[in-house]
Amino acid sequence: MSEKNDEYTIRDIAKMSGLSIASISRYFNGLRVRPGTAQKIQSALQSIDYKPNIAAKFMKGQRTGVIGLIVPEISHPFFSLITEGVIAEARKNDQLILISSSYGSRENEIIAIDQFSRSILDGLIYIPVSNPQNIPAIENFRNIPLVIAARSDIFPHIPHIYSDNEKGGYLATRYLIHQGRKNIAFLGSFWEIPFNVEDIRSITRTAIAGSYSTMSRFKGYLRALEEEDIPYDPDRVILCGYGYQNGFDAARTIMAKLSDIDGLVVMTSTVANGAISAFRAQGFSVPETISLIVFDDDEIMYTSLPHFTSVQLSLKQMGIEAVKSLNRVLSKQPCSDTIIDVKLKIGDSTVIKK
Amino acid sequence: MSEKNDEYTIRDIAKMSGLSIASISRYFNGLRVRPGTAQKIQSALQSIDYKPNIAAKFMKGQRTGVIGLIVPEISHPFFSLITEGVIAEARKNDQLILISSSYGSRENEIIAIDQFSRSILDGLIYIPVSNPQNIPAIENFRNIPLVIAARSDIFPHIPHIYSDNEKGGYLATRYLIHQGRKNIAFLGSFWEIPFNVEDIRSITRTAIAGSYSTMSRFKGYLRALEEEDIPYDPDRVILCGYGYQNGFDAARTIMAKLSDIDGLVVMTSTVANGAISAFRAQGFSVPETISLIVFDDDEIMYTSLPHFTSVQLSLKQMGIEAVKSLNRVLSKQPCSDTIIDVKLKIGDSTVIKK
DNA sequence: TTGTATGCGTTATCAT
DNA sequence: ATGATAACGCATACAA
Repeated sequence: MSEKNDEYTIRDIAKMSGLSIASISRYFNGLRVRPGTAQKIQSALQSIDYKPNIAAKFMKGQRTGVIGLIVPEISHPFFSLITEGVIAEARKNDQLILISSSYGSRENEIIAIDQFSRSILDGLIYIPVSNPQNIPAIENFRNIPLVIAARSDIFPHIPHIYSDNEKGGYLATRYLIHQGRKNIAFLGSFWEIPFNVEDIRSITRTAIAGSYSTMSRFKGYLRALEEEDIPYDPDRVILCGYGYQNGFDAARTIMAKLSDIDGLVVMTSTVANGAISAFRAQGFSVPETISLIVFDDDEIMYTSLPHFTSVQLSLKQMGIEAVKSLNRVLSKQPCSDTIIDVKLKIGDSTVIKK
Repeated sequence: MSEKNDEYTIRDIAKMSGLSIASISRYFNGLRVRPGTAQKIQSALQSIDYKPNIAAKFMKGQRTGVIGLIVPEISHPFFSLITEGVIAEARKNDQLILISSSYGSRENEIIAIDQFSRSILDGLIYIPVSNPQNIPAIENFRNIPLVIAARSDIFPHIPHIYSDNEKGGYLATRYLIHQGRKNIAFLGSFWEIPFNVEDIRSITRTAIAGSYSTMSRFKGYLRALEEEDIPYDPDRVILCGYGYQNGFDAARTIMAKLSDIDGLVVMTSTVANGAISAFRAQGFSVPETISLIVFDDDEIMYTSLPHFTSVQLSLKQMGIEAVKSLNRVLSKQPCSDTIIDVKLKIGDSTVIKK
């Protein structure tokens, strides 16, 4: 690969088999060759270890089998699970993943896109994290075939792959209500809080609402409340980040304002763990006093309670679907959005209220 | 990139500036050009967005700035944190990461190496996970410049980057002893348990011991016991996997055998969480009855207790050092092993015994 | 069906 | 110091 060149080329095979390089090339590209020719090539192949040179292929405008992936932060389980799916599906198609972390910064995203566009990608899977107005313009992506994962409504005419968050918010809230909970708080998370909010409902009416999973889940929350004739109380909604400490602080904020909370919808386990800590410190028990339900994926190994009651997200599946969509785009097939279904999974963090 | 070709080449720049492609190439490669020539090129560069074609470079045997990374499982925080460091350091040098997950299987590792060797890598960072005898032979890596991360003693004459696990095991155990704990259990973890063990000490004398972090930590555990004149009891050592359930089961096994355990050294938080669950279910409290210390990295967001007392691993730093070592290899500089220091971090899972 | 020849975007070797 | 030109490994239009 670098030191000594022991790589064989089609030229070597041509020599060995007494054929022309064109025939070898055709053979590998699945074009018709005479059976005898194929024989000769195959027997030449036996004695050597031929690997086509991906760079040379690329120079001929061929596909390379390399897919770019831009994630906000690979060390966060949410994104690393998606990545796991991406890598697994890519391998199935003998494709490789070129990865970059953006840390949610537009600047880094543009650097990554730039680095990638100098490279040999067939296409790009992009997970934006920032506030929509900070997302690089579609032009930044030049002509790279593109799909968006984990967000909706980012670019028109580009396939998006995302979870059915509205349904998740609805299922979670309805479940808590059916368990006898009436004062259900909603703890929304943003990677980067994009605006100051008095009443989160005002955001649901804006254009960018669809692109935040928290907002979609909140819509589901509202729908469930309405359906069960429970009045909406803006004080029960807190917005914070995605970390343990965020959950801890948010829970304290809630307790300071309201003492009647008996249910809580949380965006992820990290935040839930923080909230539970704060609740317990104040003598509120989970699940007895406060039933709690999170959005998460069981494949994430790090949970404190053995089993949170949760809206299961199928993150790995999301990665798989992203690759499938991209490959559809690459082969010029029509490709619309893919919505990954969510499932309610009953665990130990909810219990019927006495 | 794929659709329409709006990519500029040095040939375009040559035309625009009235120079030859050779001069443009020289300019970009930092070779001497007349100031006037540089001027012309620079002004031509202003009106267009030139990106060198990485594939063409590769065909001329140049470096591509692409580094391969083989991890066992990207969705495990241990590896995704290392990956984070790798990506961050690579970006600093304008390098890109081609990633593959092996799921700890030798077969997949070989597929990945194979895929990579068809590709345009400058070099490879390899995190093996399996039992040493299942690790692909050094020949499988062909002539790719290589470094090993997160393991030691895998291949001779290849740089390894790993944590000072022996020191970690020593610090952890000594700390527990100084807290007044005398019956300290050691809960060793393997990604894949490689052998049946009666007494783990027999392994410490084998050649492969050094390549397992659990074994190095165990050596540190032994050293601390000896130093403090506490007799070693093989019954206090349990081997298991790296999952929550593993910790849960292991804790039950310990409790069934011994009731006097007052300290526990655990390989990672996941396992610790499982163990704590099991202990609590049986009425043993952590940290009062059993003080517990884990190996982990605080950047891992998912922990149940706010702060485990822990041996801090600096996983991201390990990724950074891996890239640095590889780049040293790439530029033909001598490069030996890098041992990442560990630090004891006092948290809430240990307390002085009354 | 197969072979010959050309070009992809670079770098490197030679002249100039 | 610079320009013309030959590679690098492959796919393909064209000729045979």
